[in-house]
Amino acid sequence: MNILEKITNELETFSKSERKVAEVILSSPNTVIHSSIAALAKQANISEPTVNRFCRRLDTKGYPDFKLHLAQSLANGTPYVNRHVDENDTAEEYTSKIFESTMANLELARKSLDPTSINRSVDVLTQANKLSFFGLGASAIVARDAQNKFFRFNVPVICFDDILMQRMSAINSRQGDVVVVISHTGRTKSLVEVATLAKENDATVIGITTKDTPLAKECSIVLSVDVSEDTDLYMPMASRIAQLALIDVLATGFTLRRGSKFRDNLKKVKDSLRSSRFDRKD
Amino acid sequence: MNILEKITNELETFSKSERKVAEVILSSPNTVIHSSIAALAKQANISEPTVNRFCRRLDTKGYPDFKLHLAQSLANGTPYVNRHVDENDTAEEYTSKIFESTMANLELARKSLDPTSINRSVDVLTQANKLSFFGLGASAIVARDAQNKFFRFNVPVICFDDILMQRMSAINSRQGDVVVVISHTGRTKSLVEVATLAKENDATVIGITTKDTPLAKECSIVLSVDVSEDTDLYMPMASRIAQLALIDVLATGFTLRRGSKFRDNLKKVKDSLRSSRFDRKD
DNA sequence: CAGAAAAATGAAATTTTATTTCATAATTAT
DNA sequence: ATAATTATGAAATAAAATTTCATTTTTCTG
Repeated sequence: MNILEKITNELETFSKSERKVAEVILSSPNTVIHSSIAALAKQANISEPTVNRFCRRLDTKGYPDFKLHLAQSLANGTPYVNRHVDENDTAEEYTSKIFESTMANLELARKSLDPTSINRSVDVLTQANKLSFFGLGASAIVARDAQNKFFRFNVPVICFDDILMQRMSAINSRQGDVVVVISHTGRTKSLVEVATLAKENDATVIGITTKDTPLAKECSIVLSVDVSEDTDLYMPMASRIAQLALIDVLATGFTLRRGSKFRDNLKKVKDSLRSSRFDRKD
Repeated sequence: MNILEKITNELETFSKSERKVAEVILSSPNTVIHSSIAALAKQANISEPTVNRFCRRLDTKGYPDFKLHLAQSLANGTPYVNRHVDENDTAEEYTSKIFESTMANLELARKSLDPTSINRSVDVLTQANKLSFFGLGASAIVARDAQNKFFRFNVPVICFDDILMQRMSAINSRQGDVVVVISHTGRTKSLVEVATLAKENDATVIGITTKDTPLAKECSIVLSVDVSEDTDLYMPMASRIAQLALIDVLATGFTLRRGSKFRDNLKKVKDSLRSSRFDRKD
């Protein structure tokens, strides 16, 4: 864990002198990494051994080791943390914040994914007779993106963002078909019903959703993507991006499973677009 | 600059003994940051002063300072690097690689974005009479996502992924309208034409594309998103995710510009979905 | 609220670590 | 081949960090 956050968190548990050190460190960490223990002690008006004890309390080997941790926190501490956009942020500030929280959430999502489930999903997808991707709202976009990827594999792919079409399609599914249902909340009634219908008709249902939700319960395989959605703006942001990254993972797994000959085919699909584009000069 | 890269770059200019140190450091930097100068000297089979001179050669104050730099390089250097998927990767490996390159590319994209252009785009978007988002293929998904976000702002938003509809819509545009054209390559003929048509009809054209492309030349404002797309799989991956993050940035800029009262309205839009969902138990 | 027990703190001593000095070895240029 | 230059390491010195231990402060108990 980031040592600066750790200091902040444990501030309450420190003794009076330790708190003095903590305050000096928090107020100008960049100075501290270039100070000796003597300089820091003087700055905080306490003795050198106190600084040393402070370092050990934070589970470091001593002062030099502490400085190392601090240096690392400063190097990547600020980025990739969920920072909230503020009313008075400049364009540069909110741009950075949004990109950084997106990255932080991708990191979170990656950690929450279970490789076994991914592997099983890829198994199932490669052997499917027909693939269907269903989502609504922001997840409809993810479903479309999945269609855009998987149709290149020369497999029948269906994608609907209309609940009636989804239902009819689910009812028409059969053994060997795979239905991927995408919903961040996992609570959208009509999508949960679609999952149930598909399952009742013997399709394999993969859910891209949060674990322990009504939707998750209806799925054969759950790919749970945890993100801490910033609800300040009441719009899905991180969740759909993490879902898209997961689609990339599934598509990649698919191509790897199919082997190298198969990949030549993908190149053909891409090359087919060439005439629709302006040439590059370089 | 990252000190590990610096060592690699200057490897040629080092003396025989210095190179020995460099090799030890490069082969296991994580061990080095926890070693004393004596331990490192022994490991490299050279003397302590040589290590010290090596450190100073790299513009650090001495060995401890060098370790600090090294620690910082390790903190933000290794992760989020574009690593390529390998034929024999396990599910866990390719999942990590894809998430990490996505993150690395978001970082790249963030750096390439120009805050001034973002600011101007937000200006233009908040003052628009009508917004249109056009894209094809993977970018069509980004356009749809933008529609999904901006329609919540109670502004007329159009989105087409049909080239004829796009053309007709562009021809019908007028001063005060904003047309956002999305294309990673910036070379898709029909989209460049749409941009030209919109411009000829006095709409403000914002291009989400790569700089110095035919599309970029037709735009009033260019939001250039640089990513190093992994072409191994012949599918758009990082580019569309970076574009989506940019849509988030624009939408956020929009809400910030409109002020806090406006945000209550967004909450209402979100709340309107409540009845379509299963309740949470917690 | 006294006074004992526990915890926190710092002065000084010690140890560890890093740096400088300087003599010697290796390399390069002439 | 040999002088000049550069690189290197042993030993000495300096700096920094840690330990020890006595003293102070705080907290608990009757």
